[in-house]
Amino acid sequence: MTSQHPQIAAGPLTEGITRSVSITDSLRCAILAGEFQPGERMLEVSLSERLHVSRTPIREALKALAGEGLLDHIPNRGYYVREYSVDDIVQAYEIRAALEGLAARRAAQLGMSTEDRAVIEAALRDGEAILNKGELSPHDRMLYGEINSAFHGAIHSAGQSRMLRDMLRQSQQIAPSSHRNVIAFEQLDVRRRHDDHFRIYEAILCRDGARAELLMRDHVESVKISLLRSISRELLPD
Amino acid sequence: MTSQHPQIAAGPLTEGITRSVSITDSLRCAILAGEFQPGERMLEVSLSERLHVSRTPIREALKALAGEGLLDHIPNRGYYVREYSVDDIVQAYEIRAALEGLAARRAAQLGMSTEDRAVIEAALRDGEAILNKGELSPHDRMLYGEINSAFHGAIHSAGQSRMLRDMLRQSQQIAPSSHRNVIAFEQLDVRRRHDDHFRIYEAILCRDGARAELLMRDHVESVKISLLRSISRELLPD
DNA sequence: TCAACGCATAATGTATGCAATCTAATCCAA
DNA sequence: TTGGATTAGATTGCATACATTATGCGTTGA
Repeated sequence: MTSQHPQIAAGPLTEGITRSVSITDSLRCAILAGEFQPGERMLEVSLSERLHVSRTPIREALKALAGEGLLDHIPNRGYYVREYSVDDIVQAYEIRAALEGLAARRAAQLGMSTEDRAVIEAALRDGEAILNKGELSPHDRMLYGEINSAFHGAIHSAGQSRMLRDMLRQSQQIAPSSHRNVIAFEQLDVRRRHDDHFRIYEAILCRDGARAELLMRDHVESVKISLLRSISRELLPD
Repeated sequence: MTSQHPQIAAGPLTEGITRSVSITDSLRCAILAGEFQPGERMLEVSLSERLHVSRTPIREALKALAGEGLLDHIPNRGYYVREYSVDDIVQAYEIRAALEGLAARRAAQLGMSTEDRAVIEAALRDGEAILNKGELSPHDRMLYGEINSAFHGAIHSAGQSRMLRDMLRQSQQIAPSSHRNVIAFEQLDVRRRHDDHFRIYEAILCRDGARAELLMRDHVESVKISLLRSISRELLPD
C-alpha cells in the first residue's frame, strides 16, 4: 500500500500553534471524514512522511486521539482506527440521549444566558424558514444540520458543566465517523424534530427541568429509532 | 520546592509492560491519592528524575492523563493537576446518575450473565453480613466500599457497552481525587443504599428496565444529596 | 517611581538515533 | 506436507540533543 490517501491536510502546520495540536486536528478530521478505513493501522513513519514532521508530534497526536476514542492503542503494536459497529452507534445514541437529557434539565434549572437564548431562537427561526420552503435540497439539509448543531450546542453550553460538554462531544463524535450509516432522514422526521426543539426550549424557559429532560431524551432516542429503522430497511430490500 | 512528594512508586517500572503505561498508572494513582496539589504543575524534568526515566514516557503519560480529565494541558506551558470544585463533583454525580441509570436499564433489557449475577449476589450477601454486625469500624467501611464497587461494576459490565463503561469510569474517578470531600457517610445512609441495591437487582431480574433505571438514578443522586448535606453542615458549624 | 524593553534562565516542543519488540518468511526436522 | 524454530525486516519504545517558547529579573528611559 503506497499513497492511498489523498493529502489529509499538510496546510495547517504553520498556523502558530504547536505541530502536535494541529496534527491532532488534521488527523481527527481525516478520520471523521472516513479517509482511513476502520481497523486500519496508523503507521507512525508513513504519517510523519506524509505530514512532513518527525514521529514525535505524530505520536502525541495518536495518543490524544486514542484518548478521544477514535483510535485503539496496543502497546508495542501501534494505533488502529477504531471500528464502530452498528450496535456501538446505537449505544452512543443512548448515552447521548441520557446526557442531553441531563443538559436540558440543568439548562432549565440554571436558566439560560441571553447569548444561549439568542442562539436557540435564531436556530428555531432559521430552521423554520428552511422547512417552510418545501422540499429540502441537499444543501438545505446540510444547512439544517448546522442549525441543529447550534441548537444542541447552546443547550450544552447552558448545562454549565465542562465534563458534561466533553462527554457529549465524545458521544456525538463517533456517529459521523462510521461513514456506513449516513442516515437519509425523511423530511417528515426533520419537521418533527424541529417541532421537538420548540417544545424543549419552551420547557426550559418555563424552568420545567423534568419535562425538558424527558422531551430531550425522547428527541435523541428518536434519532436512534430512525437509524434502526433505516438499517432494517436496508436489510430487507423492497 | 524540592522533594515534597514521597516516592510515588518507582517500583512498577520493571513489570513487563512499557514504561509509558506503567508510569501512567503510577501517576494516576498518585494523583487520585492526592499526592499532588490541585493546580500544581507537573514538570516533565522533575518527574523524569523522580521516576528515573527520560522525558519521553513522562510526556506520554501526561497526555494520557489529560485525556482522562485528570490533568489540564496548555500548549507550551505544560500540564497542571486539574482542580475540581465542589460543583464539579456534584456535576460528576449527576452525570454518573444518568449513566448508571442507563447501564441498569440496559442490564435489565439485555439480561445479566451468570458471572455478573454471581458478583452481585455475593455483594448483596457480604454487604448484608457487614451491616448486620452493628456499628461499622473504619475497616468495615472500607470493605463495604469495595463491595459497593463490585455491585456497580457488575452492572456496568452487564450494560455491555465499552463507551458507557469508559464514561462511567471517568465520572467515578474524579470524586475521590478531591481529597477535600471525604464524605463521612452516616451508617443509616449505608443501610439505605444497601437496600437500594436489592431493589435494583430485583428490577433487573424482572427485566423491568424503566424501574431499574429509575431506582439506580435515584440511588446515585442520593449520594449527591448526602454530599451537599455534609457540605452545608460543614459551613454551618453547630 | 514606574513602565517598558531586553536578556538570562528554564521549560516545553521537535528531531533523530538506538534499543526492544513484533511480524513474517524461510528453513529444518518429523 | 506440516509443524515449529529461527532469523531478517519492519515498527514501536525510549533516550538525548537541539529548537522554540515562556518567565522572571534587571536595566534603562522618561
